[in-house]
Order: sequence, then structure tokens, then C-alpha cells
Amino acid sequence: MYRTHHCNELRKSDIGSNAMLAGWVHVRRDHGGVIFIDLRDREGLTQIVFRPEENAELAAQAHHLRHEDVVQVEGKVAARIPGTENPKLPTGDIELVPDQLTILNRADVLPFPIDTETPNEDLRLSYRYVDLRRPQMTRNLRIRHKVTKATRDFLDEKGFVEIETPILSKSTPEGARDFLIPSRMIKGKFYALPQAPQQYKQLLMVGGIEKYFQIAKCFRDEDLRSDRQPEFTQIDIEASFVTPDDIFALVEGMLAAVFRAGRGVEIPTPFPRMTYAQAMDEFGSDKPDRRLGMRLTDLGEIFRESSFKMFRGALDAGGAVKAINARAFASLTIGQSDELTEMAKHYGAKGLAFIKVENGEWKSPIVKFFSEAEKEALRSRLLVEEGDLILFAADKWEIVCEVLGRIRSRIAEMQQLTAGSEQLDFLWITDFPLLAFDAAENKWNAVHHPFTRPKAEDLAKLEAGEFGQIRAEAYDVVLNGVELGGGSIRIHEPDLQTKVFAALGVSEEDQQSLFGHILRAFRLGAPPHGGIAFGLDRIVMMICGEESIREVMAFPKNNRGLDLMSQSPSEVDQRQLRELGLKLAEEKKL
RNA sequence: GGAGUCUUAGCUCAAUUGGUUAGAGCGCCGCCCUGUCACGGCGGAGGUUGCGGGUUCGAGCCCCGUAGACUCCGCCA
Repeated sequence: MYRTHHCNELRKSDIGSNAMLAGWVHVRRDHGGVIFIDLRDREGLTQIVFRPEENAELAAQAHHLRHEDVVQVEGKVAARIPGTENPKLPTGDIELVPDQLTILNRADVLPFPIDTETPNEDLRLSYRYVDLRRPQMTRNLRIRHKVTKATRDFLDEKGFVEIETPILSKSTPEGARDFLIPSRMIKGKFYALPQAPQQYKQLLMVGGIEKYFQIAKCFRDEDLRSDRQPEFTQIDIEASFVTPDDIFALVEGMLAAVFRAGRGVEIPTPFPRMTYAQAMDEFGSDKPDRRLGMRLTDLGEIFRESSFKMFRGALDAGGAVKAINARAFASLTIGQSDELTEMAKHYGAKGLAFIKVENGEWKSPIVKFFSEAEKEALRSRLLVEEGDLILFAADKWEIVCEVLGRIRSRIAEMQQLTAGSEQLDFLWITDFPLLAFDAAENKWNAVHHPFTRPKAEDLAKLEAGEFGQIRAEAYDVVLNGVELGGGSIRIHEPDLQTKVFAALGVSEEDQQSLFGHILRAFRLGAPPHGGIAFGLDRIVMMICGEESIREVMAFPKNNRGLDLMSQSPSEVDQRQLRELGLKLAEEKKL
């Protein structure tokens, strides 16, 4: 036996009893005579005191203890000398007076301190096992555990069955780049790691499971971001005989349970709902952060007959004129206004017009083109006040929304509008478009994925080839401007699925070779079904208040997909390649 | 693929306009210290300023290149 207690457990009531503790030497305070050790385990700290007059041999050993040595102590729990209690520690009233000290393992000097500043992330990742001893990391991983446990408990309670699906699966051309695994037994063929268990979960519905979930590892070979890793975890859910409302109610209950378990808060349900069209129109984003205010205000009525050519021209061409009011941001710097203008151009606007309201004056090169009526209309529509900054965009509707949406988010960052906010603003976004035209590839792509069901009232548009007008039975959950998850009601009829594949430009042959199994399944008794998937890492990140997904993963990869600790990816033996029937292409020499 | 920021001691950072021997805190090593809890005191070690080139009488600082880290755009159904 190594211990009888954790290091946060012993109290006044234990005084006089014997106890064994094991852990790491957090700090040593060596007074020459008496020596104090703060012993740390995952739960907390307990002070150990060595007195040479009571046990000279132990005190001599204790003198040689160093940071992060792993030790076990056994002895008597004693009251601290009156006046030396430490109110900062839960165990601050007592100390352990050992009669035995066992050094379980010596530690070299650590590459970085674990109890002060956070070092460079590459160093942390190189020595992740040391980094994980930092209380913040321990806390994050334990919150993650609570979140997954709450998820499992909740879904189990609702009759959902957790089923594992293959990691070695099949590559498909849609979506993200696949990680490929060469087959040794069938040379020249490859498995792909799943981007999501999408097809498997639908096939489980055809298999009569009715209610499935999985805490599923997913893999996408795309560039990384602070909230994106090549391997990540989804809470994956699918159910048969469900409507969107059934999914919404289930998810609201699940997220309430998760946030209760992970953060100790009650979130209000049901969540408000907003269509994609409305979100784009009012916020210029399909994942709006409503906490920021600054709604996109349509000014079409005001400037319909305006003599200001820039606005009038956009409206005459069937476009839009919109503005946002950035409260108290008239004081922005030149650098900031340059950045916003650059941003507007980058997203397709010709420029960015704005008005600064300072000292009761509207400062802007465009104000002189406005009539008094137009100014008054602006004032009342945008509730213009001293210190405000009004930003305009006039162009095609899509461009106006995109530009102002991006600028809105950037201004919020500049103004640090959400710093320290505890508010949790959950939102459903519904009625996403089914298809989006990709100009670069000159083809239609699925906005969600190719199995998403068109809304019944838009089916005629699919027949008519009005692909851009079709709305999907698809929905996202958004929290504070972050997409937590998304899903849809699926297609369960082979005919409809074939039509959507055709719209996506998947040839008959490819439909059979790539998706034949699922089309066949749909002909053999497929129930109506639908589901949703959540980014578990992102949920945990939000609950922990972290800015990076890496802070809630035990062993994440860096920006370039390297595991700095294990040095993967790495070269492999020639023999391994031979067995797989692979040969590396010669690197091009310059 | 593109853009930005950064890289100085083991860690976190500083170093005036380009100017003496590149400093501080923490950590580390040694000595001292019997009630501390970020213990304290004295002393010490520790630097190819990421790397390569250039400008200059002189470069941590300016210029070019390169590597790496992070953030963003593209990408991520």
C-alpha cells in the first residue's frame, strides 16, 4: 500500500492518527534545522515536517529532496504550532510528522517550472507529461471527463446505444482530405481514417438500432488552427423516426446536462432558433455571436432614391446597403481603420465607408452626400450617439453581409467586447442551403454533406435545377459565435439520394463504386432518420474558458501536425514500405 | 500556398538613437539558517542574442535569406 489519504484530505479531526501519503515534492523549505516539504498529489498539498531533534536520519534524507522527486511518507498527523496554520490550504491546520520516508523516484531538474509562468507551447508539448501536472491542465482533463460522462449518462438514459464504428474505413471524394492507410494484404489499395462515422451511423439506422451514439475519434488531413486538430472527438448521434424538433429537444437536454456537469451552470432551454437566411441578414454569419450587438441594419429604404451614387448604384443593381453601429468606437486608430478597410476589400467590397461621431459632429467624407432626411433616418434607425462609429457596406447582398459580419467580429475583438463574459448564448441555426456553387471547381457542393435531406417544400427546386434555392433540413448549434455541432435529417430514399448525387456531379459509376453500399441499403428498408454531431473538444474548450483546443487535449499536435513529444510523424523502415508495396517518390532536387 | 507577430541564460522577460564587459526575477550549484508555506541570507555557475550572409569604425537592435513557434486567410462536406 502506498497511501491512506490524498494530499488534500487530512484535517484537524485526523490529528493523532497515522497516515501514509505519496506524491511529488512540490517545494522544499529547508531551514537548516527543521525542513518543510509540501507534498503534492492530484488532489492537493499537505505539509510534511522533518525535525532533526526527533529523527536526525530522516531529516538528513529530507535535506537532499529536490523538486518533483516522487516520495512516500508515513507518520503521525499533528496540529501545527499555534499561529503557524496556513489558511490558504485546506490542510493548513495540520502537518504530517513522518517516521518513514521512501524515495520512490528522483527527478532531474525540470525543463520548465510547473507552478509559475506558462512557458512556450512547443516546450510544453515536448514535455507534455510535465505540463499535465499544472493544475490548469489537470482541471481541464477532469472537466473533459465529466463532460463525456454526462453525455454517456444522459444518452443512455434516453435509450441510446453506444456503438463503435470502424477506424479503418473507406475514402470518399467529398469533404476534407482523408488520412490514408495502405493495405498490406491487398497491395495498392487504401483504407481511409473516418472524417466522421457518417455513413456507418446511417447504416446502423437501416440496421434497426434506432438510437445510436458514439464518442468518436475523427480524422481530417487539413491545416490546423487553434480550434482544429487533425484528430479530434465528436459526440455523434443518430436516431430513426425523428423530426428536427425531436433532435432539438434531445440536444438541449444533453447540453444542459453537460454544462451542469462541466461548469455547474443551468442553461436556459429551449434555445432560440434562427434561419440561416436571417442569421446572414442580421449578423453576416451563420454562427452569430449575439452578445456583441451591432446588428446589420438594412438601409435600402433610406437610400432607395438617394443622390449618393455609391449607395444608389448598389441598390439599383439589386444589391443592398447595410450598416453596423460600433458603439463608442469612434476613437479607433488609423491602423485599426486601415485593417478594417483591407478586410472589407479582401471579402469583396470596393471599400469601407464609415462615420465617426465625435464632438457632436459626423466626421466622414461621405456625409456631405446625404440629405437631411437621410441623416435623420440614419440617426433613428442606428440609434446614433456621441462616440459611435457607423460602418457601411453597399454591394451585392451576399458581399454586404459577409463583409459587415467579418468586420463586426473583428471590431468586437478590437474592443474586447466579450472579455470576462460569463454569458452563454445558445442558438439553433436552421434551414441551411443544401448546395453551394464552387466557382473554382465549377460545380455544386454539399453545404453539409451529400446525405442531407432537402426540405420537402423545396423538392420541386431540385427537380427544376434551381440548386442554389434549395433549403436543407439541416441545423447547427451555436454558442457565443462558435459552432458546437451540426446535423440534419437524412435522405432515406434511394431515388432522392441519386438525384442529389447527380446534382453534385457524381457520375453513375462513381455513385455505384463509392456509395453503392448505402444506395443498396436504402432499397432494403431504410427508416427515416437524422442526427447531429458535436465537437467534444470545442464544447470542453468553451466550458473551460480556453482559447485553444490543445488546452483540453492530453497529447495534441502542434501547428504543423507534429507530436513534439513522440516526434511523430517519423520515417519508417524500408522493409515496412516494401511490405506495403510502397515506394517513396524521389524528392525533387533544386 | 499566402499574410502577420515572435525567437536574448534552464524558464519568464529587459537591454535608450546602432556604442563599454548583454542584465533582472525565478530555477540550478555551494555555504549558512529550527516554524516556514513564493521561507530567508551570502556567494557562484550559466549566453554562438535561432541559423547564414550583408551594411557599419561598431549590430541583440538596420537590411537580405533561412529555420522554428504561434495567430489568421485559403482549406476544414
